[in-house]
Amino acid sequence: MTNIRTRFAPSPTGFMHVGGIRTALFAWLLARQSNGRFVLRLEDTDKNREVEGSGEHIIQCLDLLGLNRDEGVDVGGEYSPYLQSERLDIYREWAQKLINTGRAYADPYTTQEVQKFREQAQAEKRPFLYRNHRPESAEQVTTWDGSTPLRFKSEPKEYNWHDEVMGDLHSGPEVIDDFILIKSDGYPTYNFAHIVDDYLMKISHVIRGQEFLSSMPNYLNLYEALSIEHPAFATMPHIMNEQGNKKLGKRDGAKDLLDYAREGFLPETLLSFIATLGWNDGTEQEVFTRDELIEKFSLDRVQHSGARFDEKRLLWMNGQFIRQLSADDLWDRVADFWPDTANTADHEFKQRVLSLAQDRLKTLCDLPTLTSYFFAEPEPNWQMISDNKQLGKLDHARHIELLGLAKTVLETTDFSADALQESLNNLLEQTGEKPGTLFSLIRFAITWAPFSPALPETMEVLGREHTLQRLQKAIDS
RNA sequence: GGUCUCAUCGUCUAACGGUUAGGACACCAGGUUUUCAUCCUGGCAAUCCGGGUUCGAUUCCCGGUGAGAUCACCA
Repeated sequence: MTNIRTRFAPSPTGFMHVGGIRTALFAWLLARQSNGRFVLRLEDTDKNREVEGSGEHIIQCLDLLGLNRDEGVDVGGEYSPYLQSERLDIYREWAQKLINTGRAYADPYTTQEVQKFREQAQAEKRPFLYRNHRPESAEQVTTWDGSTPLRFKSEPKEYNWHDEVMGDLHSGPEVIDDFILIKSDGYPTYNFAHIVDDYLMKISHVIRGQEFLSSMPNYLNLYEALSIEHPAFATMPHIMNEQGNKKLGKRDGAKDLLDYAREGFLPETLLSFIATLGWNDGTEQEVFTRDELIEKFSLDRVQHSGARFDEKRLLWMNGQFIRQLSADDLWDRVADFWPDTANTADHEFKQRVLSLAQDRLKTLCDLPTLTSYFFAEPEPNWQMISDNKQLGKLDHARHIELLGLAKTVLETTDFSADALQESLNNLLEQTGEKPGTLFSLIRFAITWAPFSPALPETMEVLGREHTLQRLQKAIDS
């Protein structure tokens, strides 16, 4: 296929979550892998639900993942404007075409009257179809003064169509209805505006969520009425909530994508995770870089069924990416995640601490709890030692004795990891204690943390002065 | 209720009629002379049910069941 043009067309009605961004990602991948164009259009036709700042928020989310636009509200382009509220004249013009051909008419009912029809249908357990109440005035070409909604005059029929993800689809005429094209406030509905815009903007592939599947026959009917070709369609399965019983939505714990970044997830993690939620390349590869995704993505390998969002897997994947980072890269990424107590710490010292923490980070947010004792004096807590299985068997006097011996040995040891290891091994023989006992004791005495990196490395980074001070403090306490 | 879509380990998924149904997350056990983590090894665990078609069905067809979506002057 030539001239691939995809678009992401969100409405600025709140924050972005993984469901929305996945649609954007797949559209972007399709454009990038075929040297096509990726367009950002903002569908701000519902002025009641519009949330201030969400347009900027959407752009921030796209930027976070590196989904750059070739055209769109923020970068302009050949088919400007890309903000629907600035295209009202265009929708009017296209609506007039439908009026002229007798395929649109003014809705004479009040909201209350339509609501009554709807309730009646509901009570009879029948689907609501406006066209069952289509007014007589709709039978001829009419005029419309814009004060009432403008409705599409549908011609219900059967449709067979192809979906790039779902395959061949079919529907009967019973779902096609006279939907609203332009609301009484003058703004078009999504159902109308997106069809006009996709056509004018020469969009080749429309990628969207499964919730639009049931509207497809209406759209096909409208394409026919407008005598325009439709683009290729690709329907994405839903992302389900954690319980797996509902489409992921803002009300069911769907999180702002930017929150994941704030919580210390790397953009490349989010990219790989979101892409593999409902897509895989058919091999056993589990983690993908951005370039690999561009190379390998294909719509025909997108899953048909909904997938749950599994945060455990996200954590695992983040760890994978963190461990692959170079020391310098990691250093840049954690800039905002250090504990406050590290503010005044030496640059090189922090780098050494960071290299010890790298294997242990699941998210960047773990940094403070993992490293706090390097930057602030920990308070001795002998409870930790008495609770320890091995150490609890020894009495306090022995604890103090062992720490004293350790301090004596370490005073004459060179503070490199290797030398420290050797001294500690010697101490092991000298005292006759097991490593699990002696090393744990010393580890507690200098970190007072439930876990830490290996003892020699920890002491090396902490340095002679601090290590010995902490041993003395432990003995005195 | 109508319509549409979907259905493999707890979770994400592989297997374009023939495999001991594979991998990953999670979990459990062991190893890397302390802990936590990393890393390595091993273990547990699945084709929704019933019919067909076929020499042979996870795979194709039909019917159930279950789940989701939709039936707005929202997108």
